[in-house]
Amino acid sequence: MVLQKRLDYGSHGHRVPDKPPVTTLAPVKRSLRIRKKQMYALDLLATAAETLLADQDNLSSRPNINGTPEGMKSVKVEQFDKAFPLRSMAVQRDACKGCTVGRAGISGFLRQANMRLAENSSTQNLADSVLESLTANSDVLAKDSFVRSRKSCRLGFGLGTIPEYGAIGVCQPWSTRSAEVKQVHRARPTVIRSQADTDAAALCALVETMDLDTRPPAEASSGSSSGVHMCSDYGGHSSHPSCLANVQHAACRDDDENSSGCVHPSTSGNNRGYIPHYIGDRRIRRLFASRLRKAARNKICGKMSCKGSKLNFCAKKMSTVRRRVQQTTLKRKRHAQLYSEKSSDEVKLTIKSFSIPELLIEIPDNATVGSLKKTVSDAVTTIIEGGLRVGVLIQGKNIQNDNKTLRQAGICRGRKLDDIGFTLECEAARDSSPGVIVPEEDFVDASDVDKFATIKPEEPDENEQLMQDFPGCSLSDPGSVDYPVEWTTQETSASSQAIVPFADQNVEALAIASVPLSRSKRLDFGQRRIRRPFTVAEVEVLVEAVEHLGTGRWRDVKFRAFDNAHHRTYVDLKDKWKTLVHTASIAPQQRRGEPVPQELLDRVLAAQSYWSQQQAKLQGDPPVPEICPT
DNA sequence: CTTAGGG
DNA sequence: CCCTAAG
Repeated sequence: MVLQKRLDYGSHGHRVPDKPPVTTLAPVKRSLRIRKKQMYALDLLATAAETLLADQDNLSSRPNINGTPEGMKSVKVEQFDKAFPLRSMAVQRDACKGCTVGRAGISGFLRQANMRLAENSSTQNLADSVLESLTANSDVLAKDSFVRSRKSCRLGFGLGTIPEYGAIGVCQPWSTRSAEVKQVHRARPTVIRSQADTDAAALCALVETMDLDTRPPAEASSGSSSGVHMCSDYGGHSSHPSCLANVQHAACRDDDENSSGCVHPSTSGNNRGYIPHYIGDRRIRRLFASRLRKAARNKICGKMSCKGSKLNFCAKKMSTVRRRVQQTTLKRKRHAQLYSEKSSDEVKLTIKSFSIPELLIEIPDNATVGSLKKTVSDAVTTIIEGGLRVGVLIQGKNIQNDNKTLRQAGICRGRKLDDIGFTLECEAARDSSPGVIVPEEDFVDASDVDKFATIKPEEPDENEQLMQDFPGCSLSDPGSVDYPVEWTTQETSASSQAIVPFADQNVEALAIASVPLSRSKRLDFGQRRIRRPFTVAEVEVLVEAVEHLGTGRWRDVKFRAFDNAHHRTYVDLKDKWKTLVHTASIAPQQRRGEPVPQELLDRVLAAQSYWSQQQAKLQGDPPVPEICPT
């Protein structure tokens, strides 16, 4: 069986359709002990999973996965909301917060959870209270999230729920988009039944009301708890091996100064309309995994509210080791820095929610529940195995200097804290977990992200283009070959998600289908692109292009030789040329990376020299002849 | 948006 | 690769 871990992060910003999950949760605590919390979350998750599984046995019917017309989505949603206002809200809220829910089915979980709660008379009251609290806290995000979850959620089949803490759901991969939609909107009734279906491969776990404080989960109150969701998305989105914690902003924290402090406008709980502002205002951060290296780190994203101002915490994968070094725990950082300065104003941060990495599990339908449990357990274990690290992001930049004071870092009372993020990542490398795999398709959805981000998605077919241009060249696409594991960005604002036309989904699907190997992904704020060393073939193509076009026409070079290599920008080409020139100038022993044939380097120097002269000569004569000496 | 350079 | 100043 294969298990995939995914990282999600929640953001208020935009959402990528495919994105997975997240969730949210309850109101928050102001403490910053994330680590512990996370652990709790995991524990809860595990517990919930078990519980769910146990319950699962009772379920037999299979959810209706027949597609529902896309157009119906909105309508259904509305209906759903009306029918189950409270639940809906709760669900939405969750979804928005943590759940980015890609295709995972957070909403499904929530529903499931709700249903279960409802069904269980003994827990009814509790459930109600939980829902109430959720509802009460529901904020602007609710709607958005809902939309998001709907879209992303493939199927959310809850396995069971633990009223007090949350619920864990299993997602069935077999569902189609329409099916997903249907499920999400339809229903409550089918959700639970679907659980029984063993075809599903995805597993989603959601834990709510995770208390961030060190208190045991049990002690957490709905009002002051944060939720953790763990989801596995079968959707084939990129999965993040890491875990992510989403801290929802507090936009809506009750105690959050009545939302006055909220940066984002919030809609009333009754307002089901989508609220674009919310998203727009917020900075979105994404988690992503370093695509290279075993470093599959998990991060957690969350938001915090700070006396009116909110902090957005996001986790993303850091690709560099040095970032990894940042092991400072959130708590530590906060405490140490917060109190180090005597006269400094106190900065209060509230973590609204945490999302646990999404897990994708593929398991044969004839597998036993026990094996499923074990799979889930292994997945969770893998996630927490390596411990957690915390990073601080300000305006998307990772603050590596732990000695900086918060004030120096820009985290102070008067500041707008929206652009401050915290990242939590699991140390455990994804490779460490045997059963975890990342489907290629997972990366395909990057295009989705791009759509929202307005950034062009990277295409996998760059090599093809190169081949066309340079038949003799054989290029390998590092992106598709060298980086088996990539994470798509997640982010997404509820708003963007909500805004996305349904048609887009189809487009996305098509895109994915046509570009199966694509690993494109959108980078999150502050995220560094994955390193994709130029191959010799690419170098050759570059050299040839420069020989013809010169060294000052990178855009042309790009179009000519790397038009389809979307991950190579003209700036990249320029940079590469720069390094090539440098490489050619140094002793072979000093060169690093894949050795470039001396012949090419010679051409580089020749072309560089030639074009330098041309430039000097033709200072004012733009049109450059496409002839180059070699 | 492109270039050009420094980081 | 990133970031930015310039044009």
